[in-house]
Amino acid sequence: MGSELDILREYLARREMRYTPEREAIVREIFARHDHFSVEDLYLGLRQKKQRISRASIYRTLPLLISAGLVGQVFQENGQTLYEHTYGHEHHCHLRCQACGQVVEFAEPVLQEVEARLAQELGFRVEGHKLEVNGTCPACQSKGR
Amino acid sequence: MGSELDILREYLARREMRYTPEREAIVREIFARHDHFSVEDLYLGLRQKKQRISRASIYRTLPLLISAGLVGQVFQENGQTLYEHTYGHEHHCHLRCQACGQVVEFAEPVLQEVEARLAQELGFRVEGHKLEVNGTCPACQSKGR
DNA sequence: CTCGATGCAAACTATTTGCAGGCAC
DNA sequence: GTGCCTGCAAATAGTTTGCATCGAG
Repeated sequence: MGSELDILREYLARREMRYTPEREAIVREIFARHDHFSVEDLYLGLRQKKQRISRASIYRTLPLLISAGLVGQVFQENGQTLYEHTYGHEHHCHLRCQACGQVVEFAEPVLQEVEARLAQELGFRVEGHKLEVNGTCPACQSKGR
Repeated sequence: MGSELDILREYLARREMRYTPEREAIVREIFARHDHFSVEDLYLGLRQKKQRISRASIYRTLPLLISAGLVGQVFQENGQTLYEHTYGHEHHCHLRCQACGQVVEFAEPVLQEVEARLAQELGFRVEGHKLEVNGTCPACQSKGR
């Protein structure tokens, strides 16, 4: 426990940036969640815990966390960007029901090979991938959509 | 040639919607392009051809074209949503250079199998997928990024 | 003729940014 | 003490929407 804070600390130190209570609280909040979250979700979650952190700080902090490898951008939903914590989790892809919005995560090891092939054939240094599959879940199918 | 217009016509007819010059011009413009485009790109492209079509109409038309299977949403770039025409092209995935923004398209047949597996194992009806691979292209690697 | 579609401009909303004060180091 | 960080509020910018008018069917 707490290793995400260690990573944050190290990441900031390496760039001579400051380890502030706000940045720590944001990371704590993110890793206390187990869902896909928006900036607003974080803001309200922190607020409930009596942590008054401005949206601006959240917006300014997220890119740092992404570049530190703690957080990933998942997709857009209703005009909002959704994120997830990636540290400490195996990489996974998303299967989404277009009708009800439900998201199922699944592993897809084959994509490692795809990455390797692209790297070799095109000379790219590949940093990662994002696979999103869209469809209709069983429940929504029977409801007829 | 013109089959995208046929599809548009049929799609609109089936829903008792109108086949307007604006909708036709938008589809023509989209299929005259061979890149990823934003709403602004379309707007300016049409304007250059002396077609004064409002942004609002473009925003209102794109969802129709997506649901008609003519157009797909690719990804976000600088806060803008980018689209591509999908009709008449084999499905492909995108490999993107994070440094220069260049996008390389590639086919990935393995994903058909992934879709099939998900459909079988989870009972979803799968409609499609979007794979985006991120990395650094050879040129940007040598420039050191 | 009728109602859906368009253009315009105003409204919305997520995100970014300038600035004055605060605090990590 | 210095300069990065924060909160606030204002600015941005993409997208949506209300409404009067237009025109496809």
